Amino acid sequence: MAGYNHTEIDAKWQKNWAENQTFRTSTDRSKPKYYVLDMFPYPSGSGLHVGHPKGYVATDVVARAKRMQGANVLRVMGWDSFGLPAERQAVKESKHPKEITERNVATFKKQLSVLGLSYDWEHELATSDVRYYKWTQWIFLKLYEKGLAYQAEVPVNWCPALGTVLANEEVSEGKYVETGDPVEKRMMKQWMLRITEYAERLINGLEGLDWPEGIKKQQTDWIGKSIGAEVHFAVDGHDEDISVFTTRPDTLFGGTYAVLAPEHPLVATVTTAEQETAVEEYVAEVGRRSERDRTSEAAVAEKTGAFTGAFAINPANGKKIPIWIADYVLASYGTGAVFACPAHDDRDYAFAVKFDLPIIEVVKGGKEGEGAFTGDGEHVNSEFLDGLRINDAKEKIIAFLEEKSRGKRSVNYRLRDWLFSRQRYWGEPFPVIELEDGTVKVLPESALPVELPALTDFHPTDDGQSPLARAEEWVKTVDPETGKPAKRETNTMPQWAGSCWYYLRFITPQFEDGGWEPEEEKYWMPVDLYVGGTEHATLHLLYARFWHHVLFDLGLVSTPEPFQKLFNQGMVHGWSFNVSADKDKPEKYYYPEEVEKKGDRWFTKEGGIEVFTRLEKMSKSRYNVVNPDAMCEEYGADALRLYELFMGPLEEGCEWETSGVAGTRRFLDRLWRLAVDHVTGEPAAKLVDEKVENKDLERTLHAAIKKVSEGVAELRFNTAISEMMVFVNEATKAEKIPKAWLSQFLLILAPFAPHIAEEMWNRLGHQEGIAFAKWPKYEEAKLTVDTITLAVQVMGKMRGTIEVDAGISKDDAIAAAKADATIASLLEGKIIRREIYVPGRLVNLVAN
RNA sequence: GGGGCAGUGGCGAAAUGGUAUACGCGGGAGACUUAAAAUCUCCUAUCCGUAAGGAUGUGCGGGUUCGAGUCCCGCCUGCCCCA
Repeated sequence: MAGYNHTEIDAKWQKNWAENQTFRTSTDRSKPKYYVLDMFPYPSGSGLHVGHPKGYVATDVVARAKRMQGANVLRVMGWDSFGLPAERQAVKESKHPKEITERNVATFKKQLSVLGLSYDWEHELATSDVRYYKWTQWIFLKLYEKGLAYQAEVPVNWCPALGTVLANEEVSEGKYVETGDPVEKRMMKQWMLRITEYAERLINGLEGLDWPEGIKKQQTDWIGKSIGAEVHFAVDGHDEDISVFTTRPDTLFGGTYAVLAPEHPLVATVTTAEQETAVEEYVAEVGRRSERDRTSEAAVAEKTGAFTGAFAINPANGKKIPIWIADYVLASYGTGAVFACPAHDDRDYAFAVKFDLPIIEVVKGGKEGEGAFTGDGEHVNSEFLDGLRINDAKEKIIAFLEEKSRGKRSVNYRLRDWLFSRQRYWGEPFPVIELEDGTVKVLPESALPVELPALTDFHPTDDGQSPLARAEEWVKTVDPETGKPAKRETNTMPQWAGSCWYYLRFITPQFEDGGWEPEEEKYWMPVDLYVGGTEHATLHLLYARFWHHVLFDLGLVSTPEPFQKLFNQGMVHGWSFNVSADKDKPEKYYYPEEVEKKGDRWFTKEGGIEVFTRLEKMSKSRYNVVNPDAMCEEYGADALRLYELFMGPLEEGCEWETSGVAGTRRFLDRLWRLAVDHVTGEPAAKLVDEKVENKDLERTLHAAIKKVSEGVAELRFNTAISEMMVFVNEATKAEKIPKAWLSQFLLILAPFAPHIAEEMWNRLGHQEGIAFAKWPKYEEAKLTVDTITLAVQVMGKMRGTIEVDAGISKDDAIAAAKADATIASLLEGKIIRREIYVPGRLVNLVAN
């Protein structure tokens, strides 16, 4: 037998941990706590691929090491189990989404179980569990009571063919991205959450967090704070004013036209009779395109628009300027209207050129014919602003507008209120009823939970209502406070709702008197380490922070921010094979086993069609998924765990190569043979009880302890693993290995490869398991060497090396370098200008 | 279009401003074996050279420095996120 029997050993220790409840969360409150959390998965139908466990293994290593270092660790896993895919699958299979979800959860759990992750499964939760969503509804009541939840008529993406509303991400070029069915804008009454009220707090709260700077920036940009002014333009011949928001009120004198968003309520009012047809046509055309398309095209495409025939009065100088409508102005940003200063704004400039509108320079510094000048400079053509620079000009014009009551200082955010309802079945029902007189009421806490009714048809209704509208018995209810007849709200909450607070529920998932037990919350929060992908940078992480801030304001949680340290693991890519050479237009995919390599090119085995290989995100549809359970079966959980982290830095994307798992497996086999004779299965002869004099081996042991300890603290695992490999390589070459050294090594290996570590630890005679054994400390003295190799450079060029005593002085080192025959010959006839000695590293002789 | 990250051997990658390529994969040679697998040992950036040795080399072009993969300026390419 060349290696160890992973099938037996993995199963043995997984059973042992389960039976002994090894990873049960401790109730000892005297120890320091450590809450390490994975972004919990949506249990999709396709199961896990090897990309998922990368983050989970990383957190598991941290969790296991922290336990050994004396911390109380909370390590849990659960399911973000409400969501559209399960509902669609349910329709396809004529089953209930609950059944689909349970099946998927079972698959995920089974796949995870073979990895030996040290979760406390007693804390498992699922957002679609009524015991969970009861409290999601309860938080909604809190938000409502605080005035942060309201209903509003808002434009939504309505797809008539599907009879449903779609998310912005699902719409491109006016079509549903999957089927190509047309999508239109429709006004519908929706629940909204006033996240904008927390915009400022969500920016400021980022400051003290140990998060990647890039993510902080993304959130700040997403919130998009801009300081400027609101300016009121009178409309010639009408009573109404047009309010515009601008970040550049200083350029008001350069304003040569005004633009309304096509959806702006004043469009119909101000449009003149002769312009009516053109305006109506344009509005209809814009309605076919999503806002996302509009803004993305705005940067590159030709500007479009229509003249309303009306004129506004520029409050700065009283001049009449034409009012246009154009889709580069969004109804939902600012006031849905702008004044355009083409000389100093790129989009306004492009529009002015297209429609031949005047361009007036008001800030010096630009060059004629070269587009808009957006830099700072002296103001011109601006009456009382002339000579001022941007900031001073802004102050002065705002003071002017405020005095004339034509405007005021204003802060605007790009962030919009959160559209919080979906016309779906498989989500949290709102704890809301509507009385016959139209009064909308939230239910009292005592009426929770509002359970999802049993249903068999999960299609949306033809008139755009949620499938829940079909549950007539359920919809018909009475107001529990007055006994009056009422109807239930039939929309459900979006998938983000459940994931907004699951980290709180994880603390005490069975608690029945609240969402979480307050004392336990105080002990465990905040989350010390949160690991997941960057795709959640703005949505999930912003929504969760918003809820948490609200809960903090209500005194329900003890910390203002939920996630102290955030770490983003990179994505795992796999090689896919497609008949199309164009990566943006994939056609038929083939499984890796269906293709073969001939020379540098790839062909299908059957038919010999040429296919093109490319690295892509792993997904079932690309036929490039590698399953973790298959890897565990063939190579063992420990080899897979090691490879997941050995591939490269955790935060970077990486490519999956199954041969790499074979490599980490070889490493484990080599380690195994240090302790177990691979022929007899008896303890290896080279393993000894007595002390051994082998400074090199001892040094690699301490170097590995150091590197792994640092790696765990900083989530740098790939180099930590290579350092452990160096030790095993060195030990393989040694004649004798003290048991004590191997035991120390097993301690640092245990978080990475817990199964083999437990087994070997046990075989070395340790009675207690390794999971809570004390973490070893490295000794600085053991890291030193007697002789070192110094590099010798002449004029900064490498010219040789010399072996010297580790403690050599500068003078001796330089003398030794000069004494070297090669160096001496190079120095002949030259004058040494400078001598540089970097202790332990090199000597550089500058001579000419 | 904006932002972020990255570009180093055949491949994944490593390098507090100090011997570029640790560790792993792949490849080669040898040992063991009847043989193969497995294992162990050694070699493996490129070019010139029989060799000793030399030259070149971290996407491209400049710069700072005794010394640059690393710092600065200007580009090119790729990936991710946002629009």
